Amino acid sequence: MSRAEFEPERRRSDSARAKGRLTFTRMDVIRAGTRLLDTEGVEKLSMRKLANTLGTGSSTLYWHVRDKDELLLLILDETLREVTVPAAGTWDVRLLETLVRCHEALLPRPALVDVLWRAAWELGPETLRVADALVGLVAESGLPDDEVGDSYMALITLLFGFVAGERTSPGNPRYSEARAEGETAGSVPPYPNLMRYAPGAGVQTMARQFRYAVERFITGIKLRVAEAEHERAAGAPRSS
Amino acid sequence: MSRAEFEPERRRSDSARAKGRLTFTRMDVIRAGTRLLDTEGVEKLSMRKLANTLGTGSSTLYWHVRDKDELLLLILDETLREVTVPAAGTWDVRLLETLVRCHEALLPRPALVDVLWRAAWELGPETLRVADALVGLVAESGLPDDEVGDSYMALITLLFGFVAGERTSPGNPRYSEARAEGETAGSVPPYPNLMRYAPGAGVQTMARQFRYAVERFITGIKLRVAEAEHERAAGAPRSS
DNA sequence: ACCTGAACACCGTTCAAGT
DNA sequence: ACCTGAACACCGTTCAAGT
Repeated sequence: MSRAEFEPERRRSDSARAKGRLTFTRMDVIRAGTRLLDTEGVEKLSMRKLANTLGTGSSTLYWHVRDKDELLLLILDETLREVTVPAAGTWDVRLLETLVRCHEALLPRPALVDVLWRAAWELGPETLRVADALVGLVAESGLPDDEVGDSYMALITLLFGFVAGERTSPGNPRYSEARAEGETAGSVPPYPNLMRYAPGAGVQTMARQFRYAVERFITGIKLRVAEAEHERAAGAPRSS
Repeated sequence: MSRAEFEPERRRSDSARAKGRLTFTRMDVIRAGTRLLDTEGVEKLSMRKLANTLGTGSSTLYWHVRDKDELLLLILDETLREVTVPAAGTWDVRLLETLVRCHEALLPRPALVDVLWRAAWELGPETLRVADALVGLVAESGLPDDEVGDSYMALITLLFGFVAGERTSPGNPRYSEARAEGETAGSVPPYPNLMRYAPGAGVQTMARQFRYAVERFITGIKLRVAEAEHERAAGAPRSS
């Protein structure tokens, strides 16, 4: 995998357009891809169908975009452009708020999570901007330096997971089925805990669950900070 | 999506085998699929290639298995069969240990996470057994009943995420690249926090990061339990 | 510089037909 | 009851050729 190209000006076809030729830009491809991703699902976003909505063959797209992965990465970067990081407030509320904004931005396009996971660190500037801000906010907690990366990883894992899992979560499909099954048949194991603690009557939105998860994790960080401070004061003295 | 069929006896071809015909069982298909998944990657596990290793055409597989999704679900269930839940100890260490065992079991086959996420609650008995145990352990924490499901979701999200992300994590590909980039070019934003808190010199294994994440979350749960108890004692309603 | 058509090498799934 | 071959309806990507 070589690097994706994120500079939008590099590939515009103004020159051709000026000459009167009908053509479209790299941004056109990105935008068309985004729209297709939003209206249909992931599985409907193929290079061929995308080319179709633009009125060309799929081979044309490969002039503007190296491959499908790069296209999705570009869509991801465009998606994260809208995420702003709050400037005021304590680190914990800013961190939570930023993550919630990321969650909101990504939720309509869960397919992007797969790319994100595959992409190691081949990310666009907007993605890196948000990532950098998140790492910074985690660092503000006062966590030992060598734990900042781990906590950041955990938080974005929660973020990605709660985006990717938007279909698994709500109380509808199987929780209730498992309960019914357990009550009726004696041959089937009952799974009492699943039955008992199934999501309550109210509608459980992913947003609520995500917020809850991040809140618990952040209090976990706070406790760890206090712990580490106590350790430093007692055991291994480090001059300040 | 109708239910997957998890009963192994239903589909064995002993009768045919008894008659001297050469044939294979549903379990053969599952095992061959597992082996193919382990030796090659996900992308190499196609129904056609799988059939090939068994010496047939792909259409044969559809007698034993409804579709590829069901096959992967069966492989998942087989994978989780090995996960045992420790019987002794406090809830927190048993919970952590169980999650670590799940992580170890799933790590060689990250592809299964995708199925898990798509499968809502159409899961096999082994998967449900482990899920039920995890929910039970979370409940033992003393968390308010209506928060058990949320905490469980958060924990399995961490589990899934740290399995799925096995490629993204280590310090190799881009962290260091981003640092180099930030140092050289003035035109490129530097991402100072990413550069500063990149995974340290030591090898960061997924296992370590996962353990760290779960530990922080569990202490978050403990703090929430104390909080909720205090609230109840004071007669106050729930906090946000 | 940008677009095109045809081709390559794949997929998952179905289905009539065989034994 | 179990297997087969052929076919359907797709994929992503490449590449020589056009303008």
